[in-house]
Amino acid sequence: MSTSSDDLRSIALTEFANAGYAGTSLHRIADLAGLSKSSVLYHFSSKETLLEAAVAPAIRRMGEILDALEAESLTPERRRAFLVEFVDFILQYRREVHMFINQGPSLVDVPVIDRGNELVVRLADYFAANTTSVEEKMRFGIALGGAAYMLCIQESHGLEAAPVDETRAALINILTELLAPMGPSPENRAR
Amino acid sequence: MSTSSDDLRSIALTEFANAGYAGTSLHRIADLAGLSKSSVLYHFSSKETLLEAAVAPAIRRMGEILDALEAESLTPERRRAFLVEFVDFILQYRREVHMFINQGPSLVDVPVIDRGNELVVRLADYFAANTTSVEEKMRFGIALGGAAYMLCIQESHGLEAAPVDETRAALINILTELLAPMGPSPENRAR
DNA sequence: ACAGTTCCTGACCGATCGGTCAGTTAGCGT
DNA sequence: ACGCTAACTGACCGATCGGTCAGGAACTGT
Repeated sequence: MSTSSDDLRSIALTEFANAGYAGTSLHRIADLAGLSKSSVLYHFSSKETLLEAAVAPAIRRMGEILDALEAESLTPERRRAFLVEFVDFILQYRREVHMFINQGPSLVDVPVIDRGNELVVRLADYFAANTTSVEEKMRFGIALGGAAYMLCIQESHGLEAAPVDETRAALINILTELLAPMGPSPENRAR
Repeated sequence: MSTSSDDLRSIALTEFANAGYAGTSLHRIADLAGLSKSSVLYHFSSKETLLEAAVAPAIRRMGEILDALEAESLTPERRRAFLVEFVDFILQYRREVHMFINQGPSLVDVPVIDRGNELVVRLADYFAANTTSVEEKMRFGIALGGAAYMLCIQESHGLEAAPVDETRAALINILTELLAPMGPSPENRAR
């Protein structure tokens, strides 16, 4: 089957994440793929379609994770399950997450990006409803945002890449610790 | 004195942070300032000059913070002083930090951005030299990156803005906790 | 050998980009 | 009244952007 489409999707995703959607031309994507700009537009009818194809799988997966989170009550077990799912998610979809962190707000009115932004809002709303103090909300934002940002900058700045297993374990540890005080009982958050 | 230059700097900074440097045209900046594109180029000889003027103060301040950090040994007091300086820095220069997080790697060969990227590397190297395990390094990245990201997304997605004092206090608390295990003694990082 | 489909290409289009330049307006010192 | 300068503008430039279109090469089934 046509492997060109998949190549283009991957190349475009990398470039969109690193140089930005506006900063990446179809010509450049074509060059990196060893094709002409016309060929890119043969596989994807527009630049926006290419963007959509690039991030759609990640958005679908994130929707699943959120559905599972909202389906049950927030028990400690459920919270830990979400945490592991989230860490694996950003590990698997680094580039997509990178794109979203950087350009989600600026790429409004692109349908697939809007769907992704809605997911972010859903996630924020969910934890806003399950947290009380400002510090708790920020704790949550720093954990999730920081974890995602950490992986992005790590390959973006080309820093030393630790083994995936070790990275995964460290992430789960840190996030568990950061979000530990959060829970149904309101008095367990002592300063 | 000419307030137009300052207006343009501020407007450009906001747009660069939100829509990206490549995604912001001089025409749009001019419109937002109520001027013509030619007038923008009268005050700043090029788009790059405008970018430079916009982020220069933040980079200068960050350089000072790093100088102070590297001048002394990393005592607990020094670490806390750095932490407070860092929190105040990202609170004061939100938009610049936002720009850097998102587009620092993609805007290479712009001199002022390169200087900023060097600062990031300096900071990373410094803490890489003062940390041992992978988890410690990640803890550091999540803390600093997450704190910066949190403030960006908060005004970028237009979420509820907590009072500055409360935000500041919460940030300092969380970062202190996250970086607490780090220090000269190697055995204080128990799992 | 023929037609059909897939994949790909160069030439071309209008729009927009950053940037240049000649010229206009307004204020200020003399 | 005069000239000087700072602030600003519209017209224009080459380059590049995303996208269209007619057509060529390669592979298929018949």
